[in-house]
Amino acid sequence: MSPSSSSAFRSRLPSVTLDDVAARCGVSYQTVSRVVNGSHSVAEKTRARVLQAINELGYRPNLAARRLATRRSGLIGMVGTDITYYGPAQVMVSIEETAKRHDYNLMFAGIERSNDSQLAAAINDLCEHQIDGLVLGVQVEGRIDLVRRLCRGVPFLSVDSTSALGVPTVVVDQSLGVRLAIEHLLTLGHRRIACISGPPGWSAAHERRNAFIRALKRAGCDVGRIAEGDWSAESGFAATMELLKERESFTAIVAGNDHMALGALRALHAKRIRVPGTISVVGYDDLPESRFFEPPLTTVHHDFARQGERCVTMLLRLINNESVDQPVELLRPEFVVRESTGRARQGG
Amino acid sequence: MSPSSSSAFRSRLPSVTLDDVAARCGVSYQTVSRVVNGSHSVAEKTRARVLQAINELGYRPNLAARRLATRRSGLIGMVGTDITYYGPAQVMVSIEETAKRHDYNLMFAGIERSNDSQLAAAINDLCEHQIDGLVLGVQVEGRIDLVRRLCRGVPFLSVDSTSALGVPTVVVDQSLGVRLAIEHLLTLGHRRIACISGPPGWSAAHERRNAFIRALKRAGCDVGRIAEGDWSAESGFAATMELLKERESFTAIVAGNDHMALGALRALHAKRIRVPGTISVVGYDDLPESRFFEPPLTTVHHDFARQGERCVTMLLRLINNESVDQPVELLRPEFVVRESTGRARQGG
DNA sequence: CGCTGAATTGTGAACGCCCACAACTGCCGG
DNA sequence: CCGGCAGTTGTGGGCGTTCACAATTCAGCG
Repeated sequence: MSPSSSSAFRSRLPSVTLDDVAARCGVSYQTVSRVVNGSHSVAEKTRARVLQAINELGYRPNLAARRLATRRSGLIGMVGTDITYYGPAQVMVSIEETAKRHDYNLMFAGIERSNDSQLAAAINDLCEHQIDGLVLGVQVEGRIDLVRRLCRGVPFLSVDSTSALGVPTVVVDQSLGVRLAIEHLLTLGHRRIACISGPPGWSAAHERRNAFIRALKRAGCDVGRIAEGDWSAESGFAATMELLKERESFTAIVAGNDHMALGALRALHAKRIRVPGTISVVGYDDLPESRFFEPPLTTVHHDFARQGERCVTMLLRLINNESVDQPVELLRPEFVVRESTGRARQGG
Repeated sequence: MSPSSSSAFRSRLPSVTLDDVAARCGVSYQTVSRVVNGSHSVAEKTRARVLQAINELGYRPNLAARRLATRRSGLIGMVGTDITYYGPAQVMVSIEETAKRHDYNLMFAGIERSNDSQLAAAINDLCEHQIDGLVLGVQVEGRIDLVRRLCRGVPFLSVDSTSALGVPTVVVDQSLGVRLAIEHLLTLGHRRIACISGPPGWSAAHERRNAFIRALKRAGCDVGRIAEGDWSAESGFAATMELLKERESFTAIVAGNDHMALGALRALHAKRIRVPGTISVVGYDDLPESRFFEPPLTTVHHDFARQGERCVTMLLRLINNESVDQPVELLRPEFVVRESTGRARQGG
């Protein structure tokens, strides 16, 4: 923001405005504006003439000006963490695509840790850009009031967050996914099942873990120790090594995501433990790569793209003050059986 | 854009403006503006008073208005394809982070195929938002003129594109990466090396493939058939199956990225071919997961985050009309030896 | 004590657009 | 031939900011 740089800016060539177009074809700027905005109370002939002038001059509306005048930005904001992971990235892309299809643009703000100050900074930042709506891709439990205060009437919803907070959400039915996994393992005769959960502070991790415990209890199995990872393959590797050190044995591992499952596979291989011969492994998410792991991973398939799409649809309804029939939308995951799970060893 | 929706908008609560703040503490809006923009020609006492009013009222500058007045947006645009891949995603995140550190925001526009019309639409879209600079994360060869025309003086640069076009670029030294890989294999005694290249239309793919051919020729080896994938593990699997069908044998595979290498590993495993015992495999990119593949993958490490960072740095110089000493910045990749490569079978 | 100049503050205009409303076209029927 | 009406087009004002410049304040000094 030094004076020198700002003077450099001013030297940028002036853009073509409504007035320029208007002058060119002898109408008022308002008529041009009408053409640009597709108002149909403009004569065919005039419209054609204006359109031509627009083309010749290469007129492009200045959205900043429009935004100022209409108090709408055509912008959807999103704040998220760890967008480099496949899931979040996929959701973001899908949001961007869907938004674009509805003539909205996406503005993404990444934060490293989901603490109050970073979250506040990101939301403020986005709001200064006059976003029309906000997608929260971060942990918001306990911060809803903060968010609501910062948003000042800008509608928002959350992906990947627990419900019951009065915040509209589009979320996978984590519980169902985990249940499918556990049922599959039970059917195969597994009774002692270990878990590698995702990091605290992610509600997806939290819910999957809780669902795991519930499902096991319902089946009358003991819940053994639950190891914790951070979603990375590396942490899955470490967690598995930890689990293997414990006295009590198990015949299956349910990992919080596919990356950690990959780490688990690697750890088991390093220990010369056969998968699924000795231990079965189940992942969560179904990365495109998971089919090619060694062995191909049995996992819970989650349609991230659809999640992003539903998000935008719901957000647009909120933006337009339309009724939202289902403030919490649950997406049903599917279970994909591949080769990393098999029958439990007898009496293992 | 129906009338009903726009009326819904107008009902949104009016925001706090400079005037509101000014009224609150009995100064003119200009003084408040000065405080907000950190001008230092304002008395300490006044500044304090204004600052307090800003806090009390929760004033947030309206960037649309500022943008209109200054003709700067504080926005960097990026157009990219396939941002769900680890590399591109990583680059984008890094760009966003770096931009934020310099008080810029990122606006991303994804396109499905890098054809003229989609590219034009994306650039127009971004430009309507008055971006100050543009990062091209798509294939631009043969489209530079189009881009230049659309940008109208907005500076741009490209990631992942070949040089020699007069377009500033931040790119990995693909050639070096491939050379490192080939030299490694040559040292291990490999002479017949196959390649799975990335899809046409990606200059990274193109360059890696050319570098592969060059390196092999220089070493006096024959260049066998080169299979083609689309970056996905699945395509790597298919390509490897293809290669294995051919008569002429080989003792090593160089894949265009780690995902395809994963597919190759899987294909070899399915065919009961030992890695690296019978065939060695080298990847490219070094995903965080690659260490956990079976076997852990030898690959070329690429620092995507750094690439994004350099991009922004260079773009900011362009935006500020500062001199750019090196319009093409080459990043040096590193070679990482793990367990998917070993000595070539004698006389294999 | 009045003058000077620096420090501080205020004013008018502009940025490009949209809204509400006013004004102008024709064309019809009476 | 004129009032009226629908279809079109033009005008004034304002969105929230910044810029250039004008106006004010306040020391310090001869």
